[in-house]
Amino acid sequence: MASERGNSEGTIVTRFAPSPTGFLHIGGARTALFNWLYARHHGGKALLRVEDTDKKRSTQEAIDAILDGLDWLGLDYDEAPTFQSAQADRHADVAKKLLAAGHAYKCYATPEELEQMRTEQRANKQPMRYDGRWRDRDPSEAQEGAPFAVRLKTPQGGETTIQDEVQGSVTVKDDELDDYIILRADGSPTYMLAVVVDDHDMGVTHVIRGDDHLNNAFRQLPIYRAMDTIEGGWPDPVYAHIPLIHGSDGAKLSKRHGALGVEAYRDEMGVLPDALFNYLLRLGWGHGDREEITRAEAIDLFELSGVGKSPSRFDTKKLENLNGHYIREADDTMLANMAAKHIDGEVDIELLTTAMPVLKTRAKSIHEVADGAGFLFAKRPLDMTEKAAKLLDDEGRARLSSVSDALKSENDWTIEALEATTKSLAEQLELGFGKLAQPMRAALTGTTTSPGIFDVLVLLGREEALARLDAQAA
RNA sequence: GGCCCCUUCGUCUAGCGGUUAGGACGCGGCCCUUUCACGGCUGAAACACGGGUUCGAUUCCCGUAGGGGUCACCA
Repeated sequence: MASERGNSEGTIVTRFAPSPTGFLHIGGARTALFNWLYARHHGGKALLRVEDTDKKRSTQEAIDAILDGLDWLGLDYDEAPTFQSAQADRHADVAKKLLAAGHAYKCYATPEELEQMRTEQRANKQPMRYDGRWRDRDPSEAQEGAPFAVRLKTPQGGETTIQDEVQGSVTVKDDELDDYIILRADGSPTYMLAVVVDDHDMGVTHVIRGDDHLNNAFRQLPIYRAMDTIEGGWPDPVYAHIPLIHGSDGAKLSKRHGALGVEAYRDEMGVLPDALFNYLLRLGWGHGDREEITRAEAIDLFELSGVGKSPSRFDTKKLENLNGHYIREADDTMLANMAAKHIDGEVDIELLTTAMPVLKTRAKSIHEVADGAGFLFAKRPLDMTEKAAKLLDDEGRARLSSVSDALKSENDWTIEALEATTKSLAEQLELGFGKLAQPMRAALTGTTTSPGIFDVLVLLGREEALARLDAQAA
């Protein structure tokens, strides 16, 4: 009975299980994404469990940052998050069952003793593993009342093969694994026990996690199998170990190349959640030629078979490109509100929203949107960039006064009318249109790059535009 | 070091015995053009190496090299 995969309803259940020792970094975010997508694709349940067993290293700030990051990315969960620390009694209970059934035993070796064992193994170039010194020893040999840890009696002499959905068939010999601790001397459960018990209790059918856990699968499986023989109903989960993300130099991801919290992408890089979602999706997963993929499409297309086996490198440039794409697609009001936070001084949100269509096509981040909008709210006299100042030499300033004169008699302040007037002026002066446009741009924006010059004129409005022109005209 | 995993353009990837080895980012050129972008066209750029198996290997097998992961009373 015990070995049907899945829970009683046959639904697929995945979980993301971060340990709250820091922010939600990019690797964790992708693991969360894949778990979420798999559940959504199959109409299953996506769960969230906080692995806060290590009280010393877990912080409330980290928990908040992780929850926040997931929410920002748009990953929602079907039940309230659970906390591993709340299940300690249950974990200990399972350890006792294992002990009673002979699948685990008491180990009276002290930490010092074990440290010495490892030192010797290191010296003799032996693999560093618990040597099983209490595996077959009678507990009565221990000192009365001495502290003990509980170790799992792992199988020996054989080998275990898992059919990993990403890694394929992987086999490890039992002898490579030692009898590890499931319950510490203080009675607290270790991670290795807690994950298995929690995954079982939550009905998790698919364990999708970083491949740094691949070896752990072989250590955790014996608990499932032992419990299954004891009480039944503990089928092996399906495993999918996804490759890690590396930095741009191929080394382990560290701060510098991208091991930032997702909130850093949001706040410091001005990245849209849709862009990060799409980028993360394509990092390590592919579906033919597809690059730009919406959330709905992602749910529709996501399969574990599309996950590659090799580690991938984080590429900021590609993220930026994708971000530019999503900025262009984004709602103008939303973008205006986001960009406004990065603009100094008073911001006319309506004007900013109106300007957004011509602003967003030139930006790869929210910060660039804000930078590009700066001229709208700049106060006279405008600061000039070096290049802009160069355009405003005597010749440039003289042309500006011609432009100003011509525009002053223009009553129809629209792109079409302004363009017609300015272009005919250029013809009269026998100048290329650019000879007029660039000094205008400098005078109007203080820079050499901006939206189309007639857009700028209209956005600024007649009064302000003419004032800026005259301020530089000679 | 033991064990496990990985290896197609610089990067992300498609490929699942026979392809001019495709796409995307980035890079170069051209077009569009009032600047910068956007958009369009276009160019350079990859099967780590060595053995097999096969009529035929990027694809299957075995080595080598390189990279990564893991070996706690952390998670």
